[in-house]
Amino acid sequence: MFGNFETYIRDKGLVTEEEVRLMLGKATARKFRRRQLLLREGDVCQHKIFVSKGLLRTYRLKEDGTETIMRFAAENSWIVDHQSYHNQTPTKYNIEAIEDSEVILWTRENFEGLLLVIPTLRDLSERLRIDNLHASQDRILMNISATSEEKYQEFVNAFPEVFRRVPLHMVASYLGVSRETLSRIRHAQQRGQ
Amino acid sequence: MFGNFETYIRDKGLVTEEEVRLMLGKATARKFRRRQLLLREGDVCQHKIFVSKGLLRTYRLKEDGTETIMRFAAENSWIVDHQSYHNQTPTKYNIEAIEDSEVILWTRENFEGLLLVIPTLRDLSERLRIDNLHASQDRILMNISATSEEKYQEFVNAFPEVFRRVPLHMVASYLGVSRETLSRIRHAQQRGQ
DNA sequence: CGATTCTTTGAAAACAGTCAATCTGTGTGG
DNA sequence: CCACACAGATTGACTGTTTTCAAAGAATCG
Repeated sequence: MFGNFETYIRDKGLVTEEEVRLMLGKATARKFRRRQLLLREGDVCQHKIFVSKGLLRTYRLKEDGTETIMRFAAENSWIVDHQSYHNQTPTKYNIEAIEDSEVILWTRENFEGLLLVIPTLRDLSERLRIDNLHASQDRILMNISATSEEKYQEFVNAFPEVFRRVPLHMVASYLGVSRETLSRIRHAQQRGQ
Repeated sequence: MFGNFETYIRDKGLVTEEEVRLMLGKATARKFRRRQLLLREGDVCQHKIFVSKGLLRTYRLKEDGTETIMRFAAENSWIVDHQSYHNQTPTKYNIEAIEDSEVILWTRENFEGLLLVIPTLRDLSERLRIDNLHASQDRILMNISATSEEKYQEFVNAFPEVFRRVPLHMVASYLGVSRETLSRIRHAQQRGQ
């Protein structure tokens, strides 16, 4: 269960074996089935989550019942509602397994503790946050300045792997376009236009 | 020139007087006139900028000559192209003064140096980045799930001050809507609909 | 296999963008 | 003080894109 995470952390962070053991000592491994929720709207996000296998999504349910997908997270990535996690406020999102998945989680106290004793983990966290910020900026730019075709193409290029594994209507929801429109766009693209 | 910054940093960071002096020792104050550029597309973002007076914007010029505004920054906020600043790569944005403005800037080396010797400054930076990330997430959610009316209303509520000081067509550009459409939306709103 | 989920298609309606013209307010120079 | 230029905002007519609704077809899961 912890194997993927060990590979990941040895690769990304310059952590010692001792530090890896420390991290694993505070970690919990869990499995989730397709459709199962890891976080439910209204709850407080209590854990930092590492996806070691499978695919998750963060989405928001609007009043009218439609879903808006904020994020996909495949293996070797982290997923957390930063807003709820940092401020310990109720989340407005749901986190759900798209595929049967395996994750490793740390409670906030445990993770904060680790950050204090493992400086390179703090550095890694900071780096991830910066990457996340950059990606968010790019996504905003895309959202406000690109056509639907461009958004679609950009998504396929940026996340080919996720694209393969996710139903088209979820891509539509992530891009902020109706599923019918995305279906038509894809149709047009296929016949080279 | 440094007065606003001193008030700001005493308020936000738990820094000592000695540390404030340290920061100011590495800082440069500059004035910019309306329309003047602080950063030009293709340059590398060399400075961390604090706005002590006035109003700036970060925007991108598309191939077809139209502008897309990524961000406004009024007094007591920071502005920097994170992507260019962190990776020292050419920026795709321009930063321009919307009003005559006064800023304080630090070169990257100087600022990084300060982060190392003033732990609370590092904490503040981290906090600002987190806030920025939260705001970006909210903006993405807005972009992909709200109607144009809602986006407009949300902007007015979130940034009433900036809204007052900025021409409407810039708000349109920030929201990703044509200026004509925004003009019509505003018209409809005024007569309570 | 049957049920569910996902995708596609068509037609109509709502929405947003473009283009061109006009209107408004501000500031400058004569 | 006036005329003019300029930036910004608005409006109308038109075009193009996207959504919505409804239905049907394809794929997948248990």
